[in-house]
Amino acid sequence: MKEMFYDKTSVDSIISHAKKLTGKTLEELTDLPPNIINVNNRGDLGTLIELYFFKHKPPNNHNPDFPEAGKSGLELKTTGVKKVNDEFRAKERLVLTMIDYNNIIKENWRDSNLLRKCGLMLILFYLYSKEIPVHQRKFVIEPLLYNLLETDEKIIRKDWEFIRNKIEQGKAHELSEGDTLYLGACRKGSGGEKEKLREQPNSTVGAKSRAFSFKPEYLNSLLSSHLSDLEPTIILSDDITFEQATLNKFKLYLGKTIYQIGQEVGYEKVNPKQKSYEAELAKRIISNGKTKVPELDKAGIIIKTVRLKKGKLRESVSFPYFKYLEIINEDWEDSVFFEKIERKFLWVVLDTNENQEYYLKKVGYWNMPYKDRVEAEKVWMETKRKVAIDARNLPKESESRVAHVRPHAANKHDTIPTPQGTNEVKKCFWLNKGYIESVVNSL
DNA sequence: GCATGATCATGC
DNA sequence: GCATGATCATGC
Repeated sequence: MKEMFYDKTSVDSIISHAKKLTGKTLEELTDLPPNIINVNNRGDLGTLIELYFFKHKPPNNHNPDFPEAGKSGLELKTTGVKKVNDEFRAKERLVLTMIDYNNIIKENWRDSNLLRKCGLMLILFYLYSKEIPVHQRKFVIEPLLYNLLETDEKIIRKDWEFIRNKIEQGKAHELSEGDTLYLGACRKGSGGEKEKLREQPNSTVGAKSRAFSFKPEYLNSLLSSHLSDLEPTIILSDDITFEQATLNKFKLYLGKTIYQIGQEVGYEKVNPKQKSYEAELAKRIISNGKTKVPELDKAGIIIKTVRLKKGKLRESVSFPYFKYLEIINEDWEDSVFFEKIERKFLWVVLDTNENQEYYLKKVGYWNMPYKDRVEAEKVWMETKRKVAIDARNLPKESESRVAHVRPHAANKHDTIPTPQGTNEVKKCFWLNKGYIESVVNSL
């Protein structure tokens, strides 16, 4: 096993040690005793992580797991996530610490047991699967450092006070998760008829044991903001540009057929009629299997996939439909089409091989030269002029080198109103296939 | 063969 | 529920 050192008194050191887990399993990183490996699904993964990965025995009291870390200690939490519609979601609530009915009524928020133990937490996320033994479950997300006083304290404090006050009123047995927003008082204990009820203050009624927890929805919101902040899909360094970094993502797939790529990124075409399949593939290539590319979104880059056949572009390139009633009052520079063609494009070019299968031929960045934007402006101006007179008759592909207007709707019944008082099928601006063909061929 | 009109599944 | 990213289907 690799030697791994970290400093139990340093939060940073514990975090960087924890990061070594990302993308790995406990089994890959440690030598586990045979009795653990042999017994499937036994043991709490959090405990195993502390014992065998951190080589640390947490104190058995109300202190955080690492009491000496930083100013007030660090609590380590290990929790499961699952993948739903391509997104990571919490498998269940995150249990924080047991509620001591007799003690909590003596506490204030600031000196509470909850804040002392869980004020600073490092949360580790593994991909849950019932079939996979705990030591073989992969930590799929970077650890999340959570500071309770800096994150949603107001709401959590209110939740805590509500629970505390209910207990003080002798209603511990009436606690319910629905009482509160983020912090819940969840059931924790053996359950069933044999469960020994706990004493509670100011009442003779026994109460089931409960723990503070983060509700699953709250955990999900933490998870998604953590992922959008912290998971760059495009890694930049000093000697590589943004453009190169994205193009490098495609390098692995150049020359491969759509079918092969689909298998490799885990997104296969089920329905042959799906028209956006290659576009979805491109997003997954660039984002390592996800569907969003925040870096491209932030930069306003438009990805377009196009198919060639014998060097010819198969289709023109569409944009969102415009509204007849709006375009007549717009200026060119405020229009959606202007805003789109000013952007940087990432062209993903497919061509057919000898078996007539599409394969990834090349990828390249481009933005529209000024003179072509002037030409697009002419088409737009002409469209605006014609919509006001007769919205049925708009600039055709044969009328401009660069762009034209054509339907972009679900079907011919998918219409919107025109200035003439009629309804016309939705249309959009298209970049001519002949024009884009020359663009793509010059990449 | 190409321009034009029509349409489709998918993801948010 | 509908916009989106596209391709399909025709008719000249």
